[in-house]
Amino acid sequence: MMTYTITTPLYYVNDKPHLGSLYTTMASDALARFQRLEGKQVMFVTGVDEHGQKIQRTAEVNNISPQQHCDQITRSYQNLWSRWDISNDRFIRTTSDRHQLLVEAFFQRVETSGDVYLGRQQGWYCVDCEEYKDEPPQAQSPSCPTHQKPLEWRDEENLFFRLSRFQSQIEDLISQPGFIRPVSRRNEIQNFVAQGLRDFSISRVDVDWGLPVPGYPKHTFYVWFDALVGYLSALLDDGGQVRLERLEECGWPASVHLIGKDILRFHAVYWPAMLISAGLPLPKQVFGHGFLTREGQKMGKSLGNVLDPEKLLDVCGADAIRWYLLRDIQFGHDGDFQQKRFMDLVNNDLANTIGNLLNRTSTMARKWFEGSVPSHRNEIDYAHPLVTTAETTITIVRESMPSMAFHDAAEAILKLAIAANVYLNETAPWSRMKTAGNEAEVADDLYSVLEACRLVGLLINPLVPSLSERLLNQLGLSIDGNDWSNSLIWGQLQSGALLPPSQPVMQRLELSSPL
RNA sequence: GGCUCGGUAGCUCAGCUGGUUAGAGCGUGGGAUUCAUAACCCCAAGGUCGGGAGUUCAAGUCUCCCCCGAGCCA
Repeated sequence: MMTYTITTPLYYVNDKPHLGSLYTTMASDALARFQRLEGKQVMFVTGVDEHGQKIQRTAEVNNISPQQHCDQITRSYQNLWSRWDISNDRFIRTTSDRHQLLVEAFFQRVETSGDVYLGRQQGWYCVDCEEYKDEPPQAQSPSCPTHQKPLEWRDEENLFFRLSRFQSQIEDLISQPGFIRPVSRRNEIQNFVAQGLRDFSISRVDVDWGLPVPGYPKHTFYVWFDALVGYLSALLDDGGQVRLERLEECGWPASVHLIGKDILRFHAVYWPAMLISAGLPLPKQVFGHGFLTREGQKMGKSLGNVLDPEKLLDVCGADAIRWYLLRDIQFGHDGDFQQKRFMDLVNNDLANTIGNLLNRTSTMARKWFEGSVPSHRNEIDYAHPLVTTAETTITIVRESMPSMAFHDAAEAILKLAIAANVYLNETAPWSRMKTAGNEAEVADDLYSVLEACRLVGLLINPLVPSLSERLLNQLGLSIDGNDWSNSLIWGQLQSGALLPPSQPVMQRLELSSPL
């Protein structure tokens, strides 16, 4: 079976994780979880990029060694992902020995292909971007437009990668409709490529904190060269030999590189060219999602308005945050975190619409049907409003999730829950139970609603796994990762099965102060 | 400066190739109900679709100009 490989960026360990990394990672996690349920053999890769001058300098400032610095930050990433219950299969560190071996092997291939040459580069350099800027040499103390920090004049010998040689191949690649997503971002990249690809440097001189380039004393690899190859190292990180030849049996090429829009160029242009040069297959897709702002403002240390993933988890819980970010923001677009709306949506959707639906139904079933799932007609009524709604919901979810339209999936699920609430209000079991003789019909109705709840619990699993579990537990069930398709068929809920005492599966959020 | 994408109800957005009274969710106001997490359900108000000109029997939907915002240009 073809492996479905999904990667997050290897996060740069300059500082502890922020909301942006969490956003990418949780979206990847949702996708990975969905694909696993669909029976795919998933390889979900994340990790950290631990090289570069910026790290070196940060460590110096903190009076520790770069390695100590990396260890610390990396640990905070690992802890965070584990606390958020991220289901990654791999976690790669670019300081690992195996990674170094692979980078060397990769470089050798590229060199053998004739795509590496020694050149001289001079210009204004931004250490934070790890990039030369186009400022004219005579510029007076220029600063980086994105980092607002002074640029440094560099004049050094670098190794160059012959990117220019791949002009037409890259053009062909990015003109493929599915390669860069969302499509709106494809234009930007096409635009960029159309201006003509220039060779770019892949080594630095006198940067100690980096991987040495074999055969070129004093040269270390450029962070991006190193970090991108990390995706490959991660796949080979199975205890087997570190050989490029093994890649295809280990899950390469990636089905999707899920990244933030800022690093699209590296993934959609540089990386494929490097891969072609090394004789390796290309990733199927690069998805650049948008950025998050907070109450309309950019988040940043200087503004003091960053949302801390740790705090979000402690105060709100993973389900609330995941739901809000995945359901309210079109994945691919920029999004704005608004606390009021966050609370409104979590309370409305999760606590009121979904949670309360299960709660009220379960309570009625327990009260009137010996604490268990009521019995139902044997034959399924395919015209039943909940059956038809469930069917379209399942279809939409299964179409939306693989293309990362999380908001569409979430909305569809919500509609099913709303339909079930409407159904309850229309059939009003509570009033019909007041007269004798209606038990069978009421049983049937409650069964349908409980069944809808079961499907909601299943479908919502990749988005909010923990809530999903609580929903299903409340029905006396749990998720069966191996039987997803079958379990989505209407009518699997067993009549007569005991229902646990009902308790709210989702607490309402009552935030009195800003997060 | 060049290119791209947006500007639609208080907020976030949907409106495919132009065609009946411009939609959804949230928020707000009202009603109904009691099974339920003061939850659920129903109803309502609210928009000269950024501005102007043009094409057309007909434009949020096409063309041109302008204003505002965002992004890309190693």
